[in-house]
Amino acid sequence: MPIIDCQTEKLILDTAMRVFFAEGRINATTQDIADTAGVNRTLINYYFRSKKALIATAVKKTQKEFMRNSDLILSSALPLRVKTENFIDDFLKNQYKYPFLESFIMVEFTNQRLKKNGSTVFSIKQPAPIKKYLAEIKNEMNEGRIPKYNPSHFLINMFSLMIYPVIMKPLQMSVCNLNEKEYQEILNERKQIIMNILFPPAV
Amino acid sequence: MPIIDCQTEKLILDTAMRVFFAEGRINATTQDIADTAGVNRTLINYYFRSKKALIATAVKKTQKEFMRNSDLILSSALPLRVKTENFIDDFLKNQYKYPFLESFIMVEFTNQRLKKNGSTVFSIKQPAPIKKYLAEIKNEMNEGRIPKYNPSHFLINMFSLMIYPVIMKPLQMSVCNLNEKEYQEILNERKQIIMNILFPPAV
DNA sequence: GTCTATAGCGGGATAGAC
DNA sequence: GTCTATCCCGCTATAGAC
Repeated sequence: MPIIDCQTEKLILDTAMRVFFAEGRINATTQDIADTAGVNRTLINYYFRSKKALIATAVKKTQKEFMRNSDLILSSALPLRVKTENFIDDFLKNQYKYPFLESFIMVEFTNQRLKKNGSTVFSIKQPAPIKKYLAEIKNEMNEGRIPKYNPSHFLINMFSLMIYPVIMKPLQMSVCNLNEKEYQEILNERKQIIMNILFPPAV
Repeated sequence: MPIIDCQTEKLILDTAMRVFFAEGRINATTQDIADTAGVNRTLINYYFRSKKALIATAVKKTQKEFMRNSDLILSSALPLRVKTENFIDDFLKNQYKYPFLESFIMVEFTNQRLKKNGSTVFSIKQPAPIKKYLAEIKNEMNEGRIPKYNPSHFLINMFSLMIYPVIMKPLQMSVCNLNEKEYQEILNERKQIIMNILFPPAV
């Protein structure tokens, strides 16, 4: 009995996003999604045609959520340091909501790379705000306010330091011999650590 | 016609390591492994009982290769800075050989986390040399030679900066708008970049 | 729009001949 | 040790009734 029309599609999509990107059930089947959502499995095919299409839609929508604020932040006229701090803040908050998004994309990317029939679900290009941001980094380096090297390293360092500790959480907990609570405290300190690396206080 | 006795087992194992960790075919089937090795698929079951057991063996052997030198380096009496540089050198060299090992372990770890029957293929514990290394980091911080914070951040930063740029290579190439050659040059510069972050020149 | 039933395949594992 | 043949299961997708 469909009380609210067209709501099932949204329910399935939201459930898929939660299962894949929030809970990290990376190999979840369509049956798993359907059960979690409390709907019949065939409805997934009815609304999204195939599992692959569902995943593509879910990734797209989640990335859109991610970029909603970050694009504005990167395009703003704020000084680089403030802009970067805001960006990191926003990114970490999104990542807290979907901790497995990055690793999921990585796996899909790695798999798709090997297929002959290049059904490129992911065609990530350099977003325009990133280009602008890179130019600003270069400028800041030229003015001697941050150490000078290839600006790509700045981006790579930033993403490395934000993403790796989250996607490798179970491993790093073991390596550092920390429990859940202790590691969470570490994660809470990350923003400050990262800022100090990207903008060394002494220079 | 078995010319060399017991060589098939090694061939299968080496092929699995190559396919999984070097080529990154993370979802490769036993048939894929067998075809690549040029042997019959049933031989995998004959020698390794199951696919899962094959993977466990492959991971174990590869990790052992990884740790062969690094344990010696970390346990040595060298000063922290030299020791760290040697460790990074060794780790990056291994990672160049098996670029997908870390992401493979991450995925397996993530999946296994959800199973009820906790057949823990991976039971990574904090190795003794790491414990010693952490103590040395703390000591160096107390002497004011590197910035003072929770020593776990030092480890997390180091591994983040080494591993992320490799496992996320395709994505980062897109984000930074770099081609294969350009990104390779970036990777070659990583050691110096990482050392400057872990041991800031100015402080 | 939602269900049941079923097709179809791809993958892992085993039995048994050689 | 190595092969062929076969079994069985889990998963995706579709046909068709309601």
